[in-house]
Amino acid sequence: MSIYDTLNDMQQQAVFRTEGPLLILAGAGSGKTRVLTHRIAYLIEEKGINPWNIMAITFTNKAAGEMKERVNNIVGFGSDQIWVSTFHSTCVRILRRYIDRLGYSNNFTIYDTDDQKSVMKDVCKRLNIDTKIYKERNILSQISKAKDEFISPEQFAMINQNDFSKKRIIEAYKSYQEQLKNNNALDFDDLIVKTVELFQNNPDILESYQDRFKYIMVDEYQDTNTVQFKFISLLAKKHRNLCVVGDDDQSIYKFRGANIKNILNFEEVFSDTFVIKLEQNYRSTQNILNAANEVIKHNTERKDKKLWTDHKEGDKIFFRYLDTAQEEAAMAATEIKKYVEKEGHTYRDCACLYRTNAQSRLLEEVFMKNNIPYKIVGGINFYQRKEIKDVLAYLKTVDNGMDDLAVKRIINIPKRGIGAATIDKIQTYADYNGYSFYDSIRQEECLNAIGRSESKVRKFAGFIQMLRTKRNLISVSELIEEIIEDTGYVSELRAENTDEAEERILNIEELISKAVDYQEKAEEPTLSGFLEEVALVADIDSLDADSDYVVLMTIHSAKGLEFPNVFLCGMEDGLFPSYMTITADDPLEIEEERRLCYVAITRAMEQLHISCAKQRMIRGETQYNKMSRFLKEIPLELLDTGKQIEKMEKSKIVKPTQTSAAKPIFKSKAFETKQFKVNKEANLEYTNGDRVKHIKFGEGTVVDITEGGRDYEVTVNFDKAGVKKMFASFAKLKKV
DNA sequence: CCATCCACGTTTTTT
DNA sequence: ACGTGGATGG
Repeated sequence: MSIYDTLNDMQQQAVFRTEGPLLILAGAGSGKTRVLTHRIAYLIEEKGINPWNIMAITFTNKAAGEMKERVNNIVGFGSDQIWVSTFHSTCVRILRRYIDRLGYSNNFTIYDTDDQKSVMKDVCKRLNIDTKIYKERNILSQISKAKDEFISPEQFAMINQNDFSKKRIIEAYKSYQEQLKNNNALDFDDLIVKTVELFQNNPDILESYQDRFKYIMVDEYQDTNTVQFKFISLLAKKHRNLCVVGDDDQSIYKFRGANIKNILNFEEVFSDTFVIKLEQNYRSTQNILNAANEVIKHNTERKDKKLWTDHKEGDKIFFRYLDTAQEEAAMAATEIKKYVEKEGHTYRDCACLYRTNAQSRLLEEVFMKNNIPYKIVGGINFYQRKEIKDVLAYLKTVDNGMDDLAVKRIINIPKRGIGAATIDKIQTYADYNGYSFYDSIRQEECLNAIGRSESKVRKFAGFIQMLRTKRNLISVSELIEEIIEDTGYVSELRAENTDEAEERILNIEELISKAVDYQEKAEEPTLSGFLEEVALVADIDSLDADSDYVVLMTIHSAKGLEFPNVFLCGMEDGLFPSYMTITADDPLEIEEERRLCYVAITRAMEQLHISCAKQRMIRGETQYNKMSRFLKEIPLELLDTGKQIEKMEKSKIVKPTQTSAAKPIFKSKAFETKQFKVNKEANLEYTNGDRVKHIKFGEGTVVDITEGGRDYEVTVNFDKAGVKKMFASFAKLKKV
């Protein structure tokens, strides 16, 4: 009896066929992750392949982490030698080593969407592009599309030379790339594009990686775009042991350039491809699977396959059509409470899925009122929050003086009296002399031209230089401490004395913990390393399985996950499928939405709740929507529509009123489980004289506790760090 | 140089 | 409904 005996025939075939190109069409819940992990184990243990020679690409860092862990559990040793990560992380790793061959410096920064927008804004200003006609977002999305297809600015210009409407876009693309290069920065798309360029221009580097990665596996293959495909085909070209796993029915990232043709045409590119279909579903009940099959059946563009299961029929799909979105949210809360309290399940068994991030608001509100622990994934990413970006901009400035964007962001934060006029002067000097922004303010010539704020700029430059001299002597977390202390960033927030400011302080504390965490985990912690890790995390990566909360997220975020009990909310025409796709000329857009619906349904293992509302506020406007056309594709006999029974139950659930729903409660924070948020702890577990432990400062003795407003202020004399004053609610002190 | 106010558009999804 | 960005006045 070997570990492979637990796999079905098809799965075994997929595991044992290690040589040559292999396309695994794996339906939802057909155990593809299991196949991949076992395949890696098989390569190592049975075929004697060196773990060093294996690469696996996943869609999220979380998936990568899980795969590593699972492989680690079946393989005795060496699993840390395997490269398991996302396309983006993989490429960063390669570029950190070799990007100097493309004329960038190896400590390049990675720009997120906001950064891209700032650069584009600047580009438009320089080129006199009227952003009323050409929106930054729009230009960027055209550029991104080009990059997804591996089209350089030059090629883009050539292709569109006769298209007058593209003239400005062509200029913008060119200038945007130049700007990024000047800043020694890459955007998300560049990470892949530049790696492919690197391979194409440097056969020696390509060959060294080809020889290293003799076995390559790609998960969620249906969501790869053209450059990504180019990247893996280059890598796999020599040894041709490329295994891709995907499901055309779950392709939901076309808007991001994912090329469904990659899956439909894989066999053409790799002519001797062996195809395996995994059609047995191990996840869902018969009813849920039937519903999913019925819905997806309506798509025309798909490879034929039929998912089946030997699971029992299971409960019918719970369906309710509520009057208002508030009632819908309350219904979900009621059902979740019942499920957990009466039926003995846990909160983490439940997930609420929706089409748009905005829908999380109502759910959040009801859950908060009813003390249901929950966690919102997505929306505003932790690393996109203002205070976090500010601190990171400091770190980036210290790390890479060429990142003009970062420098400009923080040169006047907190207020130093360096305004737009001064910044313009410096920028002019920088442009004229070909210096970076930061280098300019270190030039006497430039400083002398500034005028009134000269001394302030000098002081700022001095401050950064001081941090630079320290960067190799102290850890990242200490560096952050230093920055927020010297700039007075946190004390300024504290002085504001508002809930929001307190929240921001908490976020900064959180960032410090992440830095500490990074220092402990990384083999060789560096500032660049930390910034990189931070740039590539998705919200979903922070989900942890140990805590007990309901997860709220978009269907997109839910890809690859499964839950015993799924609540699919807002199934209304105009919302899901979205208004955009209903009115689009291209009928294939509806098909993508339908695939999304298919993904949503197939996340459910045991129970599926679907709901919609007649009335809903969208963008401050009350809308009246019909029930989703996708719902009508589910046969009625699979549904439990409740009829009148439900009305008899007097619900004890507090639901938000129309007015309270309009009021924002808290800014949504992706990283916290709100139910347990305590502003002021009734009883601290320590008192004067007690020994306590702090995450960063280590152990110390409590010297003083004073009651201050919403919180206790605790003074601790730390053995190593000295005396510190801090608020009890976020100091996370533990009595020892 | 900075704070405040108003107008606008934004939202479909994200590494 | 919300945040952003531009204009205005101190």
